[in-house]
Amino acid sequence: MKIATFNVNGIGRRLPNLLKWLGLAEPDIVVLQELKAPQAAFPHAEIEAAGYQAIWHGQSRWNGVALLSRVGEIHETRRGLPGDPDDAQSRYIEAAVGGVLIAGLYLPNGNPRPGPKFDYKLAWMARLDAHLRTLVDLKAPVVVLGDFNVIPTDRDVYKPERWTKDALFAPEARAAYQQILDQGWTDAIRHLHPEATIYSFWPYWRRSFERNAGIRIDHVLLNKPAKTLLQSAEVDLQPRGWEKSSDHTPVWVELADRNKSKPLK
DNA sequence: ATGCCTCGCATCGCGAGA
Repeated sequence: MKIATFNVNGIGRRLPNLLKWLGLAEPDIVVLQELKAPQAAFPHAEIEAAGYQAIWHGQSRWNGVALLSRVGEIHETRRGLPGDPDDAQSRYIEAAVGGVLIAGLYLPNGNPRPGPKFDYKLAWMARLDAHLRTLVDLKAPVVVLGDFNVIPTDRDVYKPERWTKDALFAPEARAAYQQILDQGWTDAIRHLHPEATIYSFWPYWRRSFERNAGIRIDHVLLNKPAKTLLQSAEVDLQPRGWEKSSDHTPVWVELADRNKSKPLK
């Protein structure tokens, strides 16, 4: 089963690229971030025509997350992260699909730092930490993926020295991310490619993609049952080179089917 | 030290992203 994350930076603007990519990559389950569209503006018919069921949590102008499946029913378990009933930002969606629990997230950016946005980022990460603690030890495979807006290490950024004051590379954010990993989650990309230079985001300006001046902030985390099924984990560079590209590109993992005699679908 | 480029929403710039 191929499970992917893609920050599309505007579902309206990105729909042709998304549909093209779905056709080429044929992911079974996809989480999307930064829909930048209100709930009613999600292109449900086009997604369905491409062969995918979908659930989504929209928000006008900013944020917004979705979950797509072509391998059967989406059983939604949660939308919105627990721990703050006043938090109106659409950043988290969770569902059971094909025997796997999928958590799709769009973690706050947190710039400028210091400031209220950075405080919100750290508070959101604390809530995520608390919630993921309730998921990590499930017997079923759990995959937590999305735009984490955290550069984990020096290896995950083109010029570490240029990011020292940025919320994405802040010691507090990196420590909070590491604390989540320490619950027992595996960063799938780093597990299979421990030394490689791998990025998932390149700024639009200064030809940064052509120079590979990027950062790795889109992550796929696996609990132990999911890790035992892990076959591959890759960044799909192709969509970043297309016209009208998002500034992010998809990241995906391939998990073995647990029951080979009875393929999913 | 700052802006670069692009988005949605709305005008003829702004707030936000990372």
